[in-house]
Amino acid sequence: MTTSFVPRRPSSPEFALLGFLYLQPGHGYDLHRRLSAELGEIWHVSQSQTYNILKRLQSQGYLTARRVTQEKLPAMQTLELTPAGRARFEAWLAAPTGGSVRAVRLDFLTRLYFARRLDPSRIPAILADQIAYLHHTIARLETRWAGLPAGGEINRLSLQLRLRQLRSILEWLEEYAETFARTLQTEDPPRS
Amino acid sequence: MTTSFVPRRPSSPEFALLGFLYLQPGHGYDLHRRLSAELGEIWHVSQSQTYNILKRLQSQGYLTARRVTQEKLPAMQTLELTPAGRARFEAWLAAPTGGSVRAVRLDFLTRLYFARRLDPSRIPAILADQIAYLHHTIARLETRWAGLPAGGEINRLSLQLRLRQLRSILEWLEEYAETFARTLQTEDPPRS
DNA sequence: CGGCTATACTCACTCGGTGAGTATAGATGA
DNA sequence: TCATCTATACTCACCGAGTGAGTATAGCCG
Repeated sequence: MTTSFVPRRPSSPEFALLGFLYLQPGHGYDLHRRLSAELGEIWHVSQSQTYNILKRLQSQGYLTARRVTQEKLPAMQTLELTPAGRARFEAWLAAPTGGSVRAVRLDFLTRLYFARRLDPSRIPAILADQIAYLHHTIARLETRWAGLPAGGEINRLSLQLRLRQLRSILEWLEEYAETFARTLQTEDPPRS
Repeated sequence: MTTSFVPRRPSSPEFALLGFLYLQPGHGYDLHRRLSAELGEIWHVSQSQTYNILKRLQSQGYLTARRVTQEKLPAMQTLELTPAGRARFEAWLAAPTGGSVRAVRLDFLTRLYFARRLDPSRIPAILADQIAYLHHTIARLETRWAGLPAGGEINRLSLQLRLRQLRSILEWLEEYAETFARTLQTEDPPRS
């Protein structure tokens, strides 16, 4: 199960970009295209924002740039992960995602995407981790719910709504894990 | 029903702050306390961020500050809405919130809070608007789902998950609207 | 030959958000 | 009695998120 409850990290498309570079070096324009095509329903990132993130990752030492002049097309910077960058991505892929609705829809699905491409055998563990993490979050919120001061109806409503959303996402995950396990026996990855 | 589908605004605690000032003028420290106590489960805003927002609202002409020196306590800036500020808040309160999960949990609940305090008779209309908006969003996403290119499993999963979340929130809203309507007949606002 | 799209990237800006710092008064407690 | 903790009230410097417009060139299409 490997359920180590790690501190929550901020969710951002930066790991998706690291992941695409992990799969294959490329330049900014290209990465933006890959990100939009493959994970466009998850991350809505503008071109300039992609460049912003890449520049930051570079200044933090996770990737190196090499200027390449082309004959007919504008010059470009091909980007490549440094060892620190590879390590960062691998650590992210191995760690369970946070327990929020947002984290599941964004980070978790992104992890699923890269796990599929890199090492599908890890998927059951990733699913199990995520399910465990969600149970944990739900339990925490239930405790908080019980401790809410009387009055403050809106705070109660908010927590109630969040719990409901989390339970619904948990159901979905459990269904998905089941179909996935079933299709493993019959040899194919699951459909949609 | 008054269903005019207005462009989505960014969701931010700024309207909650405008709202508290609408109810009663106050200074930054006080507003931060009110916000945390009343809507703390919705907006997690640090003290300095509260001041940031207030400063911006001031520079945009939505509120005015007046320095007040106190005998024993530090000087403070009492803040008051300008007519533009009052108008901005009223427009926000009247407009339907966006159709995303996040928008409902944050903006919509905030609107509900202020509607309760200012004019509970508007609540049924607000609920109806929100429900209509959600139906609209769900229909839009279903169309998009149908048009997704083959392959790109993760994009399909993401949309599927989002739809599921929206349907769950819609159910909740409909339940809430119903209990609310029923308790209106028996004279009390609904509980939790 | 005039405009459109694709390639590849830059710049300037606003907004969101944090953490630490400043200054003072009164309460708490060993 | 002296230290330290909590409450009041705010400021500052910084980083990251995100946008919109701009730059420059090549090739295609009618």
